[in-house]
Parts: sequence; structure tokens; C-alpha cells
Amino acid sequence: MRNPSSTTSTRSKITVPTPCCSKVGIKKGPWTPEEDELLANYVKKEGEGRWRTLPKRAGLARCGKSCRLRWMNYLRPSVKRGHIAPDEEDLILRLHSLLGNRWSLIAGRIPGRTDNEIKNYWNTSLSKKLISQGIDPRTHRPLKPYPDSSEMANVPVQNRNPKSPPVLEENGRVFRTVATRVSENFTAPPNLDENCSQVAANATEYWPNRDGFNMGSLQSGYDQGKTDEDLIEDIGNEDTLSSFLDSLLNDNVFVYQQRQQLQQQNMFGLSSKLVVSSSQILSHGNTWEAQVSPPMAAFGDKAVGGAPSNSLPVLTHQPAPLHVHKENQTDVINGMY
DNA sequence: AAGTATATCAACCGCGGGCAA
DNA sequence: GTTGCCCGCGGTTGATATACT
Repeated sequence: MRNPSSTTSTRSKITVPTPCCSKVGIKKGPWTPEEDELLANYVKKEGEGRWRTLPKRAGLARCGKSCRLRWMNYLRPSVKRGHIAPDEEDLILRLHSLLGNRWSLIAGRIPGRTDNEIKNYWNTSLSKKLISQGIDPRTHRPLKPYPDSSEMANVPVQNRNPKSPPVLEENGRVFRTVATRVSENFTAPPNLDENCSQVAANATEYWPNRDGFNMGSLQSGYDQGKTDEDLIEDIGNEDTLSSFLDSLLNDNVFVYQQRQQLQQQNMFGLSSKLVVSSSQILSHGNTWEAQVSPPMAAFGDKAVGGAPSNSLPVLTHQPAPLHVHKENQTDVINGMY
């Protein structure tokens, strides 16, 4: 053990401030150009890491966390500055629909953007855009037209079940994000090939017609209590996860689209049968070909807080790829999910 | 022009996982 | 197996900028 007398905390609940977090002699607040230069020069010379001791070595009166944050979010050469481009926004929306508030995972797929930047952009801009379009930013589905959902719309996004990925509830069934669903259901075989087809080989039943990337027959790990982060481990490595996400992001039509369309008709009384990506509507609404589908329902369901359910969504028909025609934009927006 | 409201974003904070002793 | 350190993550805060009245 390392110096047991240094603290009496058990790391579970009680947090005793470490020297890194102590307030004594530690500067807070905005960074000065001089501090930036000190930090940047030091990291360029010595490399990242050992953040706890870095401030002292670099001659900075900051805590290690602050130094790390400043480097990661601002000083790192790869950080891209400036406005989020429409294609980046589209990617953020798609990834969020798949991963929920997994900002670091989302940022990892958007070159030059940091988790903090994406998180800020989501909370200040995108979530409001979605709400203004009648879409719940948490679930990426239409805000329900009955009272409780309007109440939900008024709750700040960050206050809603903060660490959970989107959970979609419908008629007593619960649908979750890819991250959740995969991590809860998929246990990778030993020596898993990097190719995603290996993943597909384990998935056959519940996500049909996904070009060899189905996610069924994954009940074995259902009760293992895996976390979303297990996703990467389970699948094997980040390359595989990357391919997996690519598969999801690039797919045109999820299998439950038809059910969604029927739901939309029931909910809004509309004839629209359209599914398009969010930012195509929000940012470049004159792009009309459907590119992305709703989140997670195709992964099946699970009773809330209870034993896994075997009753996965019954999806018997594969809808033809949908193309949106420029007839009625309101219908397009209302029917997007 | 001044005051107020709202939007933006850098930075802080607490928590929890991984790892080593 | 337990404990403590380090690091990274996600939620939140607060200062500043901008828009509005």
C-alpha cells in the first residue's frame, strides 16, 4: 500500500481532497497566455501524462486536473477551433442517438473536437433545436403530445437521468441505445477477429436485414451487468467498435422503421412515412434522402429494473429504403422519427 | 445609451474505474 | 483482498458576449 496514513478515505463514497484538489496555493479560473505557454511548452517537451505532478514540474500554480483539461480542450495542437460544421452536427446527432451522453466516445469519432465542446454544443444548441422541432433530445423521438411529455420538455437535458443513455419506453417496453444494448448482450468469443463480421456471426435473430450486422442471439450476457464501456472490451478493440459504429451510422434503414411509421401516423395523424437524419432537417433541410434511422429499438427490449425479457420487438417486414420527396416539410419534420 | 435577458463556452467539481502497492 | 493514487468522464457553474427591450 502507498502510504496508508495519507488518507483515511475508502474510495467508494468519502472523498478526501488530494493535494491535487486542495485549494491552498492553487490558482483557479481562466488561464493566462503565460500559463498556456508554460503548459504547452512542457507537454511538447515531456509529453502528456503524470498530470498530478506536472504543475510543479512545469512551474504552474494549477492543479493537475486543470492542466490536463486546459491541454486537452484548448492547447492540444489537434484541437479544431471554430463553428461546428453541418456534417459534424449531423454526426453528433447520429452518435448521440446511438450512444447517449457519452461525450468522450462521440468526440472520439469527430476529429479535432473535444468532449467538452461537443457537450456544450449539445446542451446549448442541438438539444434546443430538437425540442423546437418537437423531438425529445434524450430519446431522439417525438415529444409525446400528452401532458407528461411537455413537462419533460421543460426539464433541462442535463437533469434527466444524467448518466443513462437514451432509454425509449413504449407500451411498457423499453428500448435502449446501441451502447447499452450491445454491452448488455454481447460477450465476445475468445480470439475475436477484428472483422465485424465476427460480431455479426453472433447476431441473427432480432435485428434482421442489417447486411450481416445483426444483433440477436445475444442473451447469454444479459444478466452480467456490463457497463457501456464494456462495449469496447467485449467487441474486442476500438477498431471493431469503430466499424460497428460505422455500420450503424451508415445504415439507411433500421428494421423497426415501419413500426415507427405506424406509430407516427397514430400519434400525429399524418400520412408521412419518412425517416431522415436530424440535422438534414435542422441544418440543411433541403436534403431529402433518408440517411439514418431511429435509435435502438431494433436491439430489443428489457423490463425496467427486472429480469430480461424474451419478448423482443416483433418486426416482420423490412421496409423498402425510403426517400423523402420535397412535398411537405412539416410532414418530414414530424415524421423524422 | 442603459438595463436586462439569453446564449455561449471555458473551467470546475465530484465520482468512479484501473492499476499498483 | 484492501487501499490509495491517478486519470478520465460527465454534470454543472460562472464569466463573458450578444441580443433584446
